Amino acid sequence: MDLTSIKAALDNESLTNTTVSVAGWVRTFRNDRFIALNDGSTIRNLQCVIDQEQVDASTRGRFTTSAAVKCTGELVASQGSGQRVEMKVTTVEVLGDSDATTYPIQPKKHSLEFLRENAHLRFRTNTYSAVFRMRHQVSFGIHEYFDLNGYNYFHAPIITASDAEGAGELFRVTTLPLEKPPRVKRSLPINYPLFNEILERYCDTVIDYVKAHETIQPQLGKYIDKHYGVPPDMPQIPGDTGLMVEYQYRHFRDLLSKKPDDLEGSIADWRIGEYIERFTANIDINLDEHMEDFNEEAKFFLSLFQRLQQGEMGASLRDFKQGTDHICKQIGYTLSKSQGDDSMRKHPARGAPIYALSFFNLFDIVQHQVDYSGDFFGRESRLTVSGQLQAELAALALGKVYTFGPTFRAENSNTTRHLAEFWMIEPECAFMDLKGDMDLAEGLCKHLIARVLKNSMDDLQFLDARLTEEESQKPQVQRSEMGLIDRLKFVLENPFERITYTEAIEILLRSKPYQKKQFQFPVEWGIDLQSEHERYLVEKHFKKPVIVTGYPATIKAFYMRTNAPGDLGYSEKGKTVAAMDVLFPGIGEIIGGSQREERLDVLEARMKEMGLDTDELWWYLDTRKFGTVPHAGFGLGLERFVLFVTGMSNIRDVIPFPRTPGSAEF
RNA sequence: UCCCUGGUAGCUCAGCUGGUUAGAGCACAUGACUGUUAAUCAUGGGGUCGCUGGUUCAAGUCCAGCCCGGGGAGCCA
Repeated sequence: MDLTSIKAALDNESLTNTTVSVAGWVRTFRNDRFIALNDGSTIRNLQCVIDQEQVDASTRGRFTTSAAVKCTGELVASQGSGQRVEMKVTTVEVLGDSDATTYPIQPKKHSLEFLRENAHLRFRTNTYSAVFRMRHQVSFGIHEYFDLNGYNYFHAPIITASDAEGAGELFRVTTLPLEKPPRVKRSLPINYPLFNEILERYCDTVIDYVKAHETIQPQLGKYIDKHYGVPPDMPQIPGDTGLMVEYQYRHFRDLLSKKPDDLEGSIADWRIGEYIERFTANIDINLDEHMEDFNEEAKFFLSLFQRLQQGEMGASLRDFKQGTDHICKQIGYTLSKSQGDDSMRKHPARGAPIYALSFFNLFDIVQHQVDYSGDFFGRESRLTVSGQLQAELAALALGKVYTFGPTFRAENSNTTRHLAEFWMIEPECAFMDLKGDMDLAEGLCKHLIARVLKNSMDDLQFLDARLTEEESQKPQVQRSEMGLIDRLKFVLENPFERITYTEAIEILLRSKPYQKKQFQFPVEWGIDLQSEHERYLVEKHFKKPVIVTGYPATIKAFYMRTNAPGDLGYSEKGKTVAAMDVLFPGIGEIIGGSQREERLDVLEARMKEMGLDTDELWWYLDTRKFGTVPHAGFGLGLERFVLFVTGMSNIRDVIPFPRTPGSAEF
């Protein structure tokens, strides 16, 4: 088919008064005469005018929304006012029908939520076609920028075996059978006294918990089968640990066979839990009376899990560490919520039995450790969360490299700016310090903005209008002062604000919301900046992108360079590292980077301090042994940047098929 | 994972403190129309009120659990 794109048909004046063919999808068919045709080459439609005498009624009836149509005819100056040229159609052919009664996208405004559920068809809407054309412009612009600056495109592996990168939860990659994975044979070094302590103190409580639960929750049986039921092929575990699993299992089984009448009395031993409120209706229990008891128990368990985290367990398993870490967070959260803090609703306290169950769960992880030696790679492997460490290796030879590829995080995060699968750009440059890193980051952002302003003006104008309309629905206070295009121009033309973490804290301490106690989280040197703090700095105080450097070492990753007096971001208030975060209005952290620690002794000391295994990253440390040099880099989330340039607000709307917890349709 | 909020026609939403046959706009179907711009006008069809259980003479409406969506928080890019 010799086709002309609609973009060319509309823009290329030399085509006017010539005969061409176009093909696309019908947007609307008006007055039995006008087809608004779109082929995706531009957001604008070509108006194709049908001569009713030449096209019979049955064919005209097939020009339904989203039908694929090919039109041939002369491009002529339009009689109507909405467009410069239109096509006087001589022949028209329906390439693919679209049944209007079942086609979900209607010629009207749809909610983004609805279109997200129809992600396979949403590209046919103005908004999404504009977004994805711009996504292309941004992607291509990234390669363009780095190429112009002498960077080599570097492909970091997607499958990694290293588990010390420290950036979030990872997806496993395995060919082992999930139903029955091989288990490690040798028994692990386990701190039995600690287990016994818990067993003696809490097993009865757990059992009571299960009993009481059973009376009101018939599904509990299923739950126990799923989480605590011992599979028939359970290996024999030697010694007292085997007995313990057996003991736990039998008790749960016993309880399930008992009738509710037998449970009388045990309920009196109950501690406060999230289910207690349900019981207060039937049984005379006052929540407040037990709050003190509960807090004591939660504190006990917190200390217990903290001990386990510090290795008293004797086992150094990643899953185990994550498990205890998670529970520590939960208990800490519950404690802080249940005590004071009037601004928040009281969190329904979880009872100690819940934590005891959690403990048993952790125990289960240790007992059933999987043997990965027979797995595909002969070791535990996962999907990458960052190509940075590998990029560093390349940068320390090629000088300048950047990665641009998919990244995976198994975090259960459900927000408008997180995805489980996203695209990240990670440049890494030898002989570059933090200042150079900031210049590179700012230069990249500006290059990309300049590019979309140059190449995507049609789409930007549409998205600008869309955003303005959306904003007009919001209350006045929440509206942004600038339209999309103005905002992009503003960011392009003004330097980013550069401040240190210490300065940021000082600004926050002097700020109105802090003094009026409007911040939910405390502000003091050493804390991590919360969303509300970042938003204040970017959206209220500076009103432009801000780069914050020199964060406290305690809240940043091991590979970041420790600051000494005289370094940018050094503070007398505590140890800081050469980190930098670029914060954008409406999005928050769009770039996170740092100058890397190039001094072997400092790096090793810091890894040990953070409990990381230096043996596992031997290859990384080797670069510090052989010709180490200062270097720096950062990570840019592609989707977050696309969010910014398109003015969209949910990250799920700027990636074709979003992968998020509980959702991988299409 | 936590907090808040929602789930009623294909879509967007109304349905007050439980009470007759559950509504509107758009979409869709049929008809009209030689210039429309999300065309317009007339007529018509369309609903297990997210699921399960409970309270009640009576549940879209009240209660509990579960599922799904949206916003915010944490984790981060």
